[in-house]
Order: sequence, then structure tokens, then C-alpha cells
Amino acid sequence: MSRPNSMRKGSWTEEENQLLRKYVETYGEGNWKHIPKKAGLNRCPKSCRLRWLNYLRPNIKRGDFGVDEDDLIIRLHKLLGNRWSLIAGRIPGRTANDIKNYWNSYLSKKMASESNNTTSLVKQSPVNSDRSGAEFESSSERKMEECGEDEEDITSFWRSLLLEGEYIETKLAIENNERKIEDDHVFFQELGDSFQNMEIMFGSE
DNA sequence: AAGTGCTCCAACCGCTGTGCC
DNA sequence: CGGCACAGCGGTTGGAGCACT
Repeated sequence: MSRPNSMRKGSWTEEENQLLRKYVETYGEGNWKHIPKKAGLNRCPKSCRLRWLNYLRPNIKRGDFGVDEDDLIIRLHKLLGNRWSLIAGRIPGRTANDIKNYWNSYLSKKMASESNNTTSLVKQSPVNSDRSGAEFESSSERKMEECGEDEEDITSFWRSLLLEGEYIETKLAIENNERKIEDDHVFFQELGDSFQNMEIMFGSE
């Protein structure tokens, strides 16, 4: 099978964005294969899907990542590795592509420099003046300061993450015949520790 | 002001997973 | 069970814009 070589590539125009939005409003997400015909968009389905997921979807948060998001991404990456879609699923409004780009352009360097300094994982590094809040020792402490009535959300967040971790662990055990389980045990042990820490910080329910 | 290098992000590519026939 | 089509994912690239000289 060959893709028609007349399919457009490269940056999207506002007109194409509108066509894609209209298509999703009418037909819903999915069925990307019908896009070129139904939406009159001269783009391959894959490109349309990506554009929708990474840019046009409602509730996508744009702009700088907050200190809490940094902290969360670092923790989740430590636990889950480069499973960007899983990480993104835990950070509302952020896409896997955003997080991946952010990691590659900023956080990986931050991590590298911090490991050189042998400082704590969650200490703030005032690389960017926008990322203020450095008076707090860690963003978890900052969250304690800020979140107030959201404590329950945060605790349930970690609880669901732990459950998801257990699910992944089980799945891997089946699929990989326990090959990776030893490593993942370390991951999920840390995950459990994090969860316990959250409970210590916010009190158990 | 012009040239060069760097950073960041949108988009592409290729691989894997999944469902259907 | 194997093959096919499609969806989803992570790695990589290209280029626009910015910083520096």
C-alpha cells in the first residue's frame, strides 16, 4: 500500500486546524482514516491524529511547566521510565509529546547537573527565573503549603498511581515472563514509598 | 547589523500492539 | 493461526526564533 504522495506535510495552517476541529466535532475522535475524504483535509490520518492530540484537543495546557509538574514528572519518570503516555496520563492538560520534549530539553539536563552536584532529586534549581518557589525545600512541601483542600486529591492520585503500577507490574509479569520484574519491583517499591510519604505528609484517610 | 550557534517544540518516522477477518 | 489494517507510542528531526559574538 502506498500513501498518496500528494499528502501535505509540515506545519499546519489555521484553515487546516479548523477543518480538523470541525471533523472531530462532527464525527468524534477516532476514525482518522476517513479524515482526508470526510474533512477535505489533505493530510495523512496519522498526522491528523497527532495534531489533534498534541495541539487542538480541548483542555490542553500550554506554557511553562510549574515546579510541581517538574517534581511530578521527575518522580514518575524515575518510576516508569520513558513511558511518556503513562506519565502524561497523570498530568492533566499535558501531552506525552510535551512532556517528552520538556524532559529532553530541560529536565534531563537538570537531572544531570543535579546528579553531578549530588543534591536531592526534588531540590529546586533556579535555572529559569520563571520557575520560582525556590524558598521551599521541595515542591511537595510547597504543595502542602498550597493545596489545602486538595490534599485528598493528591493522596488519591498517589493511590491510583500505585494501583496502576500494580497493574503494569502484573501485565509485565505475564508478557515478559517475569524478565523485567526485578527492576520493576524496585520501581514500584519506590512508588509505594512515595505513596507512604504522601500519607505521612497529608495524613492517612 | 550580520553571522553563527543553540534551544525548543511541532511534526515525522518507524516500530509495536491490537482487533478483525 | 496468519495476515492485514489501523491506532498508539517513543525516538528523532527540522526549522523558527532567540542569544551571543
